[in-house]
Amino acid sequence: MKDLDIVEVSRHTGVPASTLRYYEEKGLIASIGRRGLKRLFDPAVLERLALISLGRASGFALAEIAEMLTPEGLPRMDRARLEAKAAELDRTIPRLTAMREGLRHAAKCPAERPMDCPTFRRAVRLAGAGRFEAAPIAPFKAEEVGSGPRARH
Amino acid sequence: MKDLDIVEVSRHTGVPASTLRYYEEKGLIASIGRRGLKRLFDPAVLERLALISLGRASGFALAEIAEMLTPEGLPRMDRARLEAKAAELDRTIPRLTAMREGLRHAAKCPAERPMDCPTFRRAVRLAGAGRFEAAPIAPFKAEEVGSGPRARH
DNA sequence: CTACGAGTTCAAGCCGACTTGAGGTCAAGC
DNA sequence: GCTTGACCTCAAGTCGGCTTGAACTCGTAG
Repeated sequence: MKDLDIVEVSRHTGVPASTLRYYEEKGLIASIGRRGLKRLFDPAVLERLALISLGRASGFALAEIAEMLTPEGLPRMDRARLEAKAAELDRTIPRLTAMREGLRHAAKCPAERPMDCPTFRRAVRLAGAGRFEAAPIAPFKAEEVGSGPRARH
Repeated sequence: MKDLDIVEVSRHTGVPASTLRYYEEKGLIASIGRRGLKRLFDPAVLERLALISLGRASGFALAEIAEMLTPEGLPRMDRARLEAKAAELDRTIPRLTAMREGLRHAAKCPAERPMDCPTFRRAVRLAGAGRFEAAPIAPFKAEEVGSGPRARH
């Protein structure tokens, strides 16, 4: 396939040209030359942008994505780091799922206050947000989880 | 249970006091009085913060969360709006799942370039990232309360 | 009764992820 | 060969989500 100029990339991907420039500046993508002033991109940039989009949609920061992407493909990170990212998603996905169920349920639940509804409570608990419940028995404190409450600096 | 002052709420939830004040200012939570200068909160605020945390972790903006939360519970939004949110998550969850699988696979895949690997390509395709039609959602990393270091600037 | 320290207010700052605006430049069409 | 218009650069602006700093105010310990 022929090289694409920035406008074509933008059209194919829906990513605004300004964003493409920004991404280039940040090192997430690279143009392969110019035609006049216009940047030219290798068609592979489309795949790369797909990856970036996927990463963004998954809640990763651009800087993190940049770290994961080598110039030519994906994994620059070591096994442990990739696994850590996956584990992060392991925690996030059930939350999202619970949130979705909670929302869906809330749309039809007769209970005045959702927190009075067992189904809803279950969803919240599932989400791991139950950490905050006015727990009769103090299970664990925030500082015991991970590396503690927000690092104040 | 006794009312909690801001420090206690912060300790129980891991949410910094500054954030609690900010949330109050934004109308996401409400203090129920003062003891001297100190805000006092009804213990129910813990549940509310759990909900907020859940929402944030699910990629909702504070303003959206504020719209969903009535002073005393959850659903102020109409059915359609709640359903729309749920549908949004329907689209997001498979992406996250694919991302997770992609990451996990990338950690062990022998292929030089992940894009040469059918498993990986499948994950990306599953994520729907091949098509950009919609702007990426998931604005934020949504590091939730208590579950880790809060990468500070 | 005074001092202290923890919590308060308000304004300003900061980061991430972009977008916008002013002014420059190039290749293409007339 | 000059105009035009699309793209360029660079700086600044925007928005969400907080954090930080300075100056202030209480309740409590001594």
